[in-house]
Amino acid sequence: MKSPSQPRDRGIPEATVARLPLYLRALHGMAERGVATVSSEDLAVAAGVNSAKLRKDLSHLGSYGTRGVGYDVEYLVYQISRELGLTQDWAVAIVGVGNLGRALANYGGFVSRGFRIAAVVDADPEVVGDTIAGLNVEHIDDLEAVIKRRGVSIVVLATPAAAAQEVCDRVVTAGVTSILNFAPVVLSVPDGVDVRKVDLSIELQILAFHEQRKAGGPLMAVDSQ
Amino acid sequence: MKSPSQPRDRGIPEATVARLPLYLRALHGMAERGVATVSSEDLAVAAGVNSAKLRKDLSHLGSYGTRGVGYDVEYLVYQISRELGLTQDWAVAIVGVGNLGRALANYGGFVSRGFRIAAVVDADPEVVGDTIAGLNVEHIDDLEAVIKRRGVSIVVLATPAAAAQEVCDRVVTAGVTSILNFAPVVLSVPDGVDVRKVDLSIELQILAFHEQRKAGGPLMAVDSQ
DNA sequence: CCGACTTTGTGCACCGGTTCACAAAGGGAT
DNA sequence: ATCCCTTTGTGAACCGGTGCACAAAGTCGG
Repeated sequence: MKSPSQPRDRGIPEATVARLPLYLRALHGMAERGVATVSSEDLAVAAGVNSAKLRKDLSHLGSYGTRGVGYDVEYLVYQISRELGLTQDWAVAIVGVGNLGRALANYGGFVSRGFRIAAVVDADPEVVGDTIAGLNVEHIDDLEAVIKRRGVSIVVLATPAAAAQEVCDRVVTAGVTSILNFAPVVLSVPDGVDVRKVDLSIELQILAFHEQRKAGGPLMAVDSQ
Repeated sequence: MKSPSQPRDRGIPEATVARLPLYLRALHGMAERGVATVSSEDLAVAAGVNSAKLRKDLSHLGSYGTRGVGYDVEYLVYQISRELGLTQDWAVAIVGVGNLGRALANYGGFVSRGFRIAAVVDADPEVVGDTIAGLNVEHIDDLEAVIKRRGVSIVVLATPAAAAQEVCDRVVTAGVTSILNFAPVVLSVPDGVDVRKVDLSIELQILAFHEQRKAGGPLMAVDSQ
């Protein structure tokens, strides 16, 4: 392998960032199966995307491929991991220990690489003190202290909708700038804070829309993964 | 209220469809608070979008606003519901009763409007026969029969990654064309089948990427909801 | 009935992202 | 060393979506 060119473009398109984890997952699978080298075509199929798009995505990280051969799997895993920041350890706090919060805390693949659940917090005195996924459930009153003490930098909101904005405001004030929100509300946050939303109900409604179309007219809307 | 123009454009942009549920949620809140009429500006704020975008979105359903006044809340709720297909009842099956499947089955807001959990299925003899969210857990062997008997048209996959593709193939063969996939795999499906993916691990990785950026350089990536 | 005011609906320019298609680069065989 | 084959990296056209800015349409007070 020759001297790798630096990742030059510091501004990676958002759409590319969203696909890097997909490539990473496919690459991990290949690495485990002992594959040493992969072409953009094969990796694209494994990740469910177009090969030109994959190449353009990877080109944003630098020139890590070899023409006529493809990409070195191990090396690419490392480069993508580094780019995504997975070579460091992220402390995640889950706020809200309902059914969903509990499921998230116990969900293994979630913690897999780079992420560690560092705290679980709830408001209900009934569950505070319980042990979930090996962690003691702490009281919401101590939210700021817990965040500081455990070095939490990413917060997962799994509270009821009514509580989400208030909790959000508090974690932002406590210095958190990355939030994964499962509550069905539009959070308002200051600039510089990233919020990503996962909304089951919205996904279902989008499916229903297309399902209705299929049943109704001869116009067929199609897959989109 | 004057005679409403027909929804003319049968091809609603995907980006618009993805936002309609957001508008609908905001409108429901307003209806409950007794608001009769809302301007595009106010609704846009409530839904967290730009008002011009909101107007353009709504214009795809037809001309339901009144210039100088705004939109009739109740009427708009009805129009959007109808467009999304929420005026009918959708039978949903959840396959996989791990932590996540259980959480989904019990998640109230999920079933709220238009959707009804009609079946819960798993492969583990340990949980088959249990009652979850008032439903008897059925065996995966009976998957096709259950889908047919209960009229299931949307399937939620909450199985381990290794099982997802096989279950997917079976439900597609059984006639299901709308799938919400929580398993961390790229499903391959025939044309005409809609798959939507929810992937916690990917969301976290995207957050980590931006978080790393913030910590690292002076370039700040921002919010995106 | 009129004029001032509000708010919608949309034409248009712009932008990020996708896809095609191909030149450039490298590997391997002879 | 040369030629052929494979595969990358990218220029350029294209496409869907966004946001501005404004004319058209309607309300309401006088």
